[in-house]
Amino acid sequence: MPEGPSIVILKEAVQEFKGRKLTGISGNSRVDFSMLLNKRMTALKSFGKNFFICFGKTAIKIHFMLFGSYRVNERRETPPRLSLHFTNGELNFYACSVKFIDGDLDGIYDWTADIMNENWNAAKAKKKLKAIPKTLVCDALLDQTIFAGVGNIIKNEVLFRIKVHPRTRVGSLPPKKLTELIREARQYSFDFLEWKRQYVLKKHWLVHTRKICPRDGSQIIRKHLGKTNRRTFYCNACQKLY
DNA sequence: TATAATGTTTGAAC
DNA sequence: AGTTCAAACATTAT
Repeated sequence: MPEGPSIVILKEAVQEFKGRKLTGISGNSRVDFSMLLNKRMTALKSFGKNFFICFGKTAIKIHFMLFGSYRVNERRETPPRLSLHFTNGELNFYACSVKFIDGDLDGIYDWTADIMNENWNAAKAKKKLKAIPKTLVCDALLDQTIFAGVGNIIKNEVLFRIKVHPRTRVGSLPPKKLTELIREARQYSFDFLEWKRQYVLKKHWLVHTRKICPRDGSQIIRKHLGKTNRRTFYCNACQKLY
């Protein structure tokens, strides 16, 4: 469920509840949300992999981690972490991290760091990357303070697209490649969004979980790399180590 | 059935 | 004091 584009899809899927009154709250979360009862939901927002259900200057923050899921006007068999009832339906969340945010989100989050946000700022990302030259590109792409919303699939696909070896250090990238990395992180995320909407995401994966390189037919390598130690798929032949 | 997977936080250990 | 790292959490398909 996690990466940024999937959260955008969720946001769109629950628009019908915007402006509606919260008439019921339940679930096995230990966080007390009773103060939100009978309040009107004012906005739905996302930052990277975080999803926010806003009630004025307060909000419920949902993060799906690896296994989280949700249902709109439907229920799974397992008990929900959080169930929100509105005047026109219900929204159920499972196996996710749930928190209460007190305060204006604009004061907490820099929306321009969100890869899916209309105000995404590539120049800021470049500046942040230049400050961490020793970091491996495979780790840098997963840094949520730089590329909020980028996850492991996007990481692997972006590096393949721009033909850069995951073990390359940020500071070793030629300027053109650095620019390309940032551009493709956003571009692929939007391609991901479209493919996910059409239920055809997996078939468009070029390296992620693949065995053979679609460019040159060589064996795709699968290793856990970097400080993040996430599984990384790459082609040694066509992805260059700078 | 055991394993691994679209992730992050926490707190111990160094 | 700053960093690094394993553990914890949680679900489901293969």
